[in-house]
Amino acid sequence: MEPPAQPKRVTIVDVARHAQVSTTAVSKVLRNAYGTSPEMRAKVRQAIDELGYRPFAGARGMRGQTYTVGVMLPDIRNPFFPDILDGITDALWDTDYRVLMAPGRNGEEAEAKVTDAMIDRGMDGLILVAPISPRSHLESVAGVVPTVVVGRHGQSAAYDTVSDDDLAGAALIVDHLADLGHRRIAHIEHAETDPSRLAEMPNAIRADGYRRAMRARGLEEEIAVVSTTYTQEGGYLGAQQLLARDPRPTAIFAGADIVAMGVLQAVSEAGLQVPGDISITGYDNTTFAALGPISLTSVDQAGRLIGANSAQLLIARIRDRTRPTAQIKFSPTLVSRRTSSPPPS
Amino acid sequence: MEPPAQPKRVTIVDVARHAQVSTTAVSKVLRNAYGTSPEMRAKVRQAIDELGYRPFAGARGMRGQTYTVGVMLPDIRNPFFPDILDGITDALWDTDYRVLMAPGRNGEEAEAKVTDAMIDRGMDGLILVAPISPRSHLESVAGVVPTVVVGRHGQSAAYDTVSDDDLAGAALIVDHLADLGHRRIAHIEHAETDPSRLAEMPNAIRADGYRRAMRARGLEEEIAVVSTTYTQEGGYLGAQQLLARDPRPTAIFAGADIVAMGVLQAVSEAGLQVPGDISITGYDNTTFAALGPISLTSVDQAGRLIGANSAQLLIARIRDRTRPTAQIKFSPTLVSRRTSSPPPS
DNA sequence: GTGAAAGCGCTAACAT
DNA sequence: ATGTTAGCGCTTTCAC
Repeated sequence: MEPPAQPKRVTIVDVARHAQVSTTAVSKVLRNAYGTSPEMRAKVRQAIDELGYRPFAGARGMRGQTYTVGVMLPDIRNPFFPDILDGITDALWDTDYRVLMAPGRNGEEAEAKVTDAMIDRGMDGLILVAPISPRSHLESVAGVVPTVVVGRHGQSAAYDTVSDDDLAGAALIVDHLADLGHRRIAHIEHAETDPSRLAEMPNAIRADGYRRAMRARGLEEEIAVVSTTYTQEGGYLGAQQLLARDPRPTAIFAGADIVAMGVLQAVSEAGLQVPGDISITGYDNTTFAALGPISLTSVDQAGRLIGANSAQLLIARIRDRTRPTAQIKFSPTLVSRRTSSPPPS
Repeated sequence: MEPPAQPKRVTIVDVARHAQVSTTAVSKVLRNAYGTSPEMRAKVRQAIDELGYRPFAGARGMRGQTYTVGVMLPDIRNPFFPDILDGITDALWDTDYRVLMAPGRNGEEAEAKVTDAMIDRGMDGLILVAPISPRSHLESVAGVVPTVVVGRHGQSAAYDTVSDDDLAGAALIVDHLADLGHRRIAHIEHAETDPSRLAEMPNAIRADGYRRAMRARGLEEEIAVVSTTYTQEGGYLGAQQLLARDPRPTAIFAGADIVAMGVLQAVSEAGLQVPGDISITGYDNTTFAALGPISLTSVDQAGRLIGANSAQLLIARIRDRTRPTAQIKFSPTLVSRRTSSPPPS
């Protein structure tokens, strides 16, 4: 029944013999290296096709590259991250590079285990998306293998970065709500205690952006921040606190869409109408936000663009490890939906 | 500024020298192989710790294993699939195996590219989640590397399978709705034309399960199926068709939660109340379903369990390639939420 | 432009 | 129980 296990993998030696050339020649053709005549290339390519040869990355990695890029994502459930992964995968689809991903599981220890595993597996480069690891760990990883860090502000000489302007994104929300006539705009943030991350993590920047934007609109008196976590429950608990205040806010800016989900539930349980009694906004423009029954006003970070640019930076760094590091920042856009409207009069 | 690139990677030779033993000894300790005294093990372990040695998978893969398991997921945006990945990752977390994942991108060609890439990278085993590739491709992959196929019914001598009983799941929904008093229960399925997949793909089985359950309840006259796709748009369009019928159904069983999202939107646009005017159910019990404002009745497939069992089957097969293939099937459970209630009187 | 040969880090026969 | 040695499949000097 069982198909007889394939005889043996075709190797570069088989190709060389079949094409009547040396293995060196095959290797060179494979890598488009210098020193091959057009005739040789043709012969080798034909032999490769005829034999169905595919190079074995493990062996390649012992001397050269594995043509593999590792991506660490913190949380594939947040639909924003798959966008980034798609951007990376698309950008590399027609190259020899392949993308392999592992979940970072939101822990320093777990992240270290993942980055180690990727290094040990000979990845040519790493893209770390919104890592929570301390800077020192990121730099030591980047010292071993070309690395791009996505979604953390602050620059490093050791790795390139790609991020979205969270400061501007928070301002988009505050301005949108203030333009609608809101004054008592509250914010639910993800508590950040570690001082080194305070300056780099998106959540901290969003909270900072909220405060700045409020001041810029002359609403410093109305600044109201509740610290919970970027989870549905964090939103639920945060909203309960805010709704208990007197006067209660007319708008809640949740730091992430998933937080807004919890807020919506708390608001609904409190018997309030959205947006009639209170406006709600999220951040990330995830699939959640777009769902018909939800229709959440949110901030869109071009995830695919972020991913595509990360991939390009990484490939550039793999080619030239000494090039100066780059920091790419994208501007977010506001997506206005049904959960925001002028405040009750 | 830049931390000076690490001198050189520590190799098994360094460990051997430092521990005053042979490289063979180190290799054996690493693999818990036969023929090492406790003293030797202690010495080697200490040297490994002192030098911070970590084996290089590429080199290992040339002779033995890479201790890497590849997982292909069709769609990380469907929150059901991350559950499976978590189950796999958790099950292998405390072993030497590491899990690397790649998106299958819902295409035969893309899936082939991904499985090839994983084979070329020396994966010890593959877990293919809900692949759409034809059986022949799955079998040829399984002929090269130990493989577990998740979420496809039907057995093979070449690979193990783990799936959830979609026939039973569909019956759970139909019975739930019928028990509530519904008779005109409609179903939105994902169109399946390929005959070979008709018998294996979960979507086809769910539609079949719906028909069987309706007959079992004496509702064969009421069977109403619309074929679209398992997407939000598919749900939207499918629901529009169903709502235009006279008499219109009192309940819609969407084949997947994401489909139900589109249904909810269409129903809302038609000015109908859920569940007052019409009951809606999904399938997969995704994060969507649990969101406060959605609260969708759905079918839960224990994703983590499926993942954990896949991992165990795979490791067992890696250890013994000749063991007979196993087929594990789990029973789904109904999660009743606010979108289902008795029909309007 | 081309190829012979060394060697990457590890595992597995095969001694001892 | 321990060590010696020959590769695994590829890339990379370095001759020609």
